[in-house]
Amino acid sequence: MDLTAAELRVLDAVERTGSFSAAATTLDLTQSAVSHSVRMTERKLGTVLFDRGRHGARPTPAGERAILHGRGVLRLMDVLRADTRAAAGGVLDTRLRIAAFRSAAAQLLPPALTRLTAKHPQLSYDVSIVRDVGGGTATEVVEGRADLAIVNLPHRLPASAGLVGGELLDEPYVLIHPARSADPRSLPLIDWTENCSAETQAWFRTQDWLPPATINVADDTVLLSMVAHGLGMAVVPETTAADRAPEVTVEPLGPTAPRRTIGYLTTPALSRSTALRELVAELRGPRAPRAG
Amino acid sequence: MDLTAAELRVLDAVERTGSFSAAATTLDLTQSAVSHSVRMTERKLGTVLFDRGRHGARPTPAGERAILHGRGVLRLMDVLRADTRAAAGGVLDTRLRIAAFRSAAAQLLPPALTRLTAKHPQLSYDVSIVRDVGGGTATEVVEGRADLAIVNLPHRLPASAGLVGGELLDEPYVLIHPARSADPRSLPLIDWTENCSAETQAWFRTQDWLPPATINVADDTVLLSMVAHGLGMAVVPETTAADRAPEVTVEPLGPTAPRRTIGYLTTPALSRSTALRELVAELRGPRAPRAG
DNA sequence: CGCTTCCATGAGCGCCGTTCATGGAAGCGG
DNA sequence: CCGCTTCCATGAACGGCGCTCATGGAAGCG
Repeated sequence: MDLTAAELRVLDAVERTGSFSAAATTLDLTQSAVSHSVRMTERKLGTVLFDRGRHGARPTPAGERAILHGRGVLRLMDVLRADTRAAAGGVLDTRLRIAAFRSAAAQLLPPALTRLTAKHPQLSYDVSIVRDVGGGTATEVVEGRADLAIVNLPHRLPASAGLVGGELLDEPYVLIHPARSADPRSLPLIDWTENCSAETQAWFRTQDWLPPATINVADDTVLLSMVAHGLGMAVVPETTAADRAPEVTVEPLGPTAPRRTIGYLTTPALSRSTALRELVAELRGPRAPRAG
Repeated sequence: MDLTAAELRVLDAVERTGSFSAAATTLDLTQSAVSHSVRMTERKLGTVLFDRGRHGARPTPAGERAILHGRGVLRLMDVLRADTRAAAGGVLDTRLRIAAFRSAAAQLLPPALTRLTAKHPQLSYDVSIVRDVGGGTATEVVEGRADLAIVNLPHRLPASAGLVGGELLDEPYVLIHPARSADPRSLPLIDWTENCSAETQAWFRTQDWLPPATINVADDTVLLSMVAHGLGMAVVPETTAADRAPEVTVEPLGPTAPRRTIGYLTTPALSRSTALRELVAELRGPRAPRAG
């Protein structure tokens, strides 16, 4: 027998919340309905999907497979709905789930989403901020919790993940320092955890320039604020320096400057959906219209 | 509102059969049920999906999108079912739809499917034979009518198709000729339409050997039969020559022989399903265990 | 030993998708 | 022009599925 979309949403919610009752709350259902639903799904599949215990419900290995594929089914059904309506000349209405690291979310997304919303007022968004470490944003896409991941390129993922993507933005790093510093290069370097430290370190080495000391902060706005207060200088991507305070001076690093490239990853199925194509087009935006 | 799996199957059947009534027959439903179902689906999507006319029903552009994505949803739901059961230690039972060109279907599939069936008796197969011209077998996968396509590599497809694949078999061409011919190389060449003629032609040119005349046939078994009857010689892939008649002699072409490579293509979603992985493993089989 | 927080289960009910029966529209052949 | 056939549409009736409500059992916790 077929599983219904409602049943798949129940599986998803139970996994997310960790219990039947909490899932019921988020789905605006009774706990009883969730229990019945899971039980029915298990009967249809002939397999136990959750280990029920005192602390709620944990998916079995079989349950994890079901949840993972179920998210794919749900997403594809929404693509079907949105795409079909768009093909019929209707409005494009769907919810795009974007996983980005903080600086991209702050700098890249707002203008793109503004333009996209102007064009398609019925679009809505879930932007989740993910620390760009480990699998990072891409994991969100692989596990079906997001439709599009903003990543730093080059991105290394096992090929089996089967994601597709492209380039969005390629920009140089610039030097920022307090406005009234006589010799900015003698100031301590403030580094940024999510930065591609490896690249900037390599560049420093080519410059025979070893900064005196290194402060490490976890957030780029905190970093900007520190520079504004005269704590040191920093090497940051151009767009990060764009919305600087007046007390901060930006100095280009010339043609040999290290660069960072931001790209996106998504699943092939989603990459063909109208909404996601439009989103990627806007993300590429007026900045760097590149093929990809 | 959600579309149900039953509704998606109705869309698929209507497109395949070209009429509501015929779809009803293949689905073992009433014509009325099909009419109600399509109407309800259209209401849920807010869009007309089929143009009804005297000659049946043809999908609108919106309908085509819905049908295409619908096939993806249905396939993914079956992957969910089969994969979940397999993860729970149950048997692997699903239907694998394979699109292959004739010679691959005849030579590559039987041993692989034999071994796979021995391992998983509940698996079943739909093998469709597609002329390896134009989009060929890959189109079947792109349009959701097949799960795996057997292709000749290198394969050229628009990247937007978003398929993934790998190599299955790499083999040299060999020369076959009638057993009692004194000078096989003076015989007329019999060529084969689905053969990679370009490659063999190029090879002939490097050999400074221009065969006297060329017969062109559309089927490899007919070709073998012609050689057996003394009509000429041919250059064919090694496996094609494997099940030859006793009147046919095989002569290797040495290390510079032209080669052909057979590969597979599938969608990324399916490539992660247990059943398809097993099938690909068996297709690679004991012949050429390669990474890919 | 209550209290709380989990999940399970049975009864009842409404809606959705089915069949049955019927009707309308549009070629096709005398 | 008129049946005949072959399409799809529609309304009535019904059965099952998935929901809520009410209740019960199990297991930590102070």
